[in-house]
Amino acid sequence: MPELPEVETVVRGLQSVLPGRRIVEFRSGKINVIKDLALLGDQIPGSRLVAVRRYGKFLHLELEPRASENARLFILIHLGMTGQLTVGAADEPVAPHTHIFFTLDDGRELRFRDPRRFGRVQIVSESRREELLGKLGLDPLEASAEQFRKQIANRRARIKALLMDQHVFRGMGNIYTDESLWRARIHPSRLGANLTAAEIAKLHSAVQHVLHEAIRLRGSSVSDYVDSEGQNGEFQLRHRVYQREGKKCSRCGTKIRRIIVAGRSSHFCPQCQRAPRTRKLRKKAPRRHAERRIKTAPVTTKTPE
DNA sequence: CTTACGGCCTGGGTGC
DNA sequence: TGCACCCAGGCCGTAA
Repeated sequence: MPELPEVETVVRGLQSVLPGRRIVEFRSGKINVIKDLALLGDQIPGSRLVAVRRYGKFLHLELEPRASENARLFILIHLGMTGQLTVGAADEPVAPHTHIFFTLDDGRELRFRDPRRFGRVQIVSESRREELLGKLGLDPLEASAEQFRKQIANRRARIKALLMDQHVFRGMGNIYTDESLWRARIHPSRLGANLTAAEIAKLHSAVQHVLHEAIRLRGSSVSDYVDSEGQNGEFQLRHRVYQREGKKCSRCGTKIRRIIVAGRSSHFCPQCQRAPRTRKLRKKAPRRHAERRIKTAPVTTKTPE
């Protein structure tokens, strides 16, 4: 599924093609997946695309402001789990579940396809864009070690949940969270507040290493992910834990396990990533101490002589 | 602040 | 070969 490295790969592909192109036609398939289409949709044809950017898992296409108005418009796209955004010749056969077509002035077509329809395409004003993206957390690739640490220390949530929470870090999903935790040797159930400074530092570099490596290999093609040219990524071949339940850990040979943490399926090595201690340890009857104190006090009779 | 859960979707896997 | 069924998974809203 598309996470930060996949979206980054798509964005880079589109950056070499879209800027400067004009959208001459814009139409949707049988199912309209665009929110608020009536509001802004008629402003799309004739507009020129000026920039393609990534923000967390969101892609946005910036449109050149019209001469008549100064409002800047953006096409905001989230690929969900199975979304694809590709550019090809306009006369190419249309794959099933293709929902949106942007015909470009060079004869090509930008298409949005999404079998499961968890993805979203929105045409938004600049203020609406701020509203939607402003809530998102740090970009894990841009965060310094200290910024990263601050997002985790003192948090009572599980590290798995923190890494995947888009309001904490933008862009991490299930694959890269599991892969990063494995690399840093941290169990997904550990609480943020219980990680040592050294562990958080290690996690910071693990996250960045894994994301950079995944971008270098053009993402993980699991589910339906393809890049802007319809090509598969390669990083799924390097997964150490994700979807490798029962296979051997490449570091120690122990069988990879899968459990549910914070409602998400989580893959880890039980040997390399030690489970946190349960708080069973301090469940002993608390009265003991009091009793002991009472008993011990009078017993201390010193035998004189 | 944190977790749990339902809903949105469809294809792929399982079992018969 | 087919069919019923289950479920993952990002994200949001709501409830606990």
